[in-house]
Amino acid sequence: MSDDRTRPPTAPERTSYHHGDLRRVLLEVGHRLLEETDASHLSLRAIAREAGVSRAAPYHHFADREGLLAALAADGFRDLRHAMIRRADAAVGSPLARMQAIGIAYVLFAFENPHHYRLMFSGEWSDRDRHPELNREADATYGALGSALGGLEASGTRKGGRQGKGLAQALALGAWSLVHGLAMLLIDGRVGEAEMTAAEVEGLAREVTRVLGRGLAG
Amino acid sequence: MSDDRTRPPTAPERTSYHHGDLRRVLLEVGHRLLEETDASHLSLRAIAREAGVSRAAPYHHFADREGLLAALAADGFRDLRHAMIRRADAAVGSPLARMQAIGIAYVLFAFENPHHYRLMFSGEWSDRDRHPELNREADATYGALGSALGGLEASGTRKGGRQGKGLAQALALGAWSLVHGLAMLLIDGRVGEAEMTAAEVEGLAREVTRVLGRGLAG
DNA sequence: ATGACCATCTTGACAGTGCTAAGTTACACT
DNA sequence: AGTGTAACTTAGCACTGTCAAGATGGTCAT
Repeated sequence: MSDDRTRPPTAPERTSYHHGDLRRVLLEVGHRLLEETDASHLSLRAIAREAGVSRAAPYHHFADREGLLAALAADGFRDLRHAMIRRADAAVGSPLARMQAIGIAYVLFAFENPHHYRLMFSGEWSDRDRHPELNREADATYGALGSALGGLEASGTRKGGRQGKGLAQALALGAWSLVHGLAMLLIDGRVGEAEMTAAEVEGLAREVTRVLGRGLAG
Repeated sequence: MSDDRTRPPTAPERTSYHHGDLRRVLLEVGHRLLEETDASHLSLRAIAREAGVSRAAPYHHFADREGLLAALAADGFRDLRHAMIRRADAAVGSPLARMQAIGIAYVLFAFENPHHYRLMFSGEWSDRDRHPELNREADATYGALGSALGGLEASGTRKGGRQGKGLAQALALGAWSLVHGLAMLLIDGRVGEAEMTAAEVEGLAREVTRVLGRGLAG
């Protein structure tokens, strides 16, 4: 089949020549396809097909394939940040509990959106400066993670916290590395049983972040 | 240029019809190309071209493109394991220092072979059972990491280590997650300055793993 | 030594991909 | 009403992974 315009049953009939909202639809389709396959198998043509437009249409909204992937990744960072904030606000108790809640949200997000998460951290952008929105969203998300730990540091949770800024930075970086690494290992299937429930993942994340809590509070 | 057989200057002249050692050469070429580009831009045809054989030749040694990538990843796990063991054996002092040395080797390997490292953890294998060698090498590498921490646990380093097996597992997983996450963030450029030397990376890894040491020894 | 076998390598071909060039449509503004 | 332009279209190029079918030449039984 060499005709790209064979409309799949999922694509709605289009009434006008101009689509009107194609950019958003392309991202939605991409997001949906990422639930089933990984980013490397995500083709512009398949997305266009699914959206019911021609194969060249996406180029009027994204510079190239990488541009669309970067936009998807940026959306992912936004969603991740919101999930983190939501869980952090719901957490009661010490700043450390809040920090742990953020870590759990992080790991859960990766568990529930593995392909999307991997795309966000694929790091395979030809040039970072080409995707300012992605950088903005990523930085904002890291900022949320960091400021949570900063608050932890500012509070009196750490005993004898007079080691200076270097250690504080190392702790923040360690915390981030921990949850990121756990998330990666988890979605690679290197950890836990083959089929895990979200509750099991949450328990695992809780256990592992407790180790970090020992390091911080010790 | 639609001719796949245009031999690049790097490919040696072949005297006999049969290559004799093509599988190894294909892997070497793949390894070399991975130093410059990421795995998503690694094509079977380019590798074949570089090796001086036709485009279909690789299919006599690998089931498909994924098979070759899996073999490259397996080699990577072997190299990583050896690097870990080398540094661990060179480390003197407490088991904790040995553990830290392994973590540093892990991070340094990722820093020096970012594309290869990402391929190893890309997790984008259509079916895990299709690549038994990759699984073997990966498991052996994780085993080396885990047993190092196991030795740490067995020694008297931890004070009051009577919390049971669950905690020990959480600690091992935490240690692994920490170095893996740090490695990933590092090669994504999310950490440190744009251009870092190996010595700077080693210092960073040393600092961050010290946080873990606190958690373990605390 | 001869012949058969077969792993290895070859060319040819097909469908899929990203992307560009050059047309077409229709909205929006003067 | 007329014109400009953003959003869409088809046509086509170079590249990719993969298979089928033929060419080669080493190996091993006779």
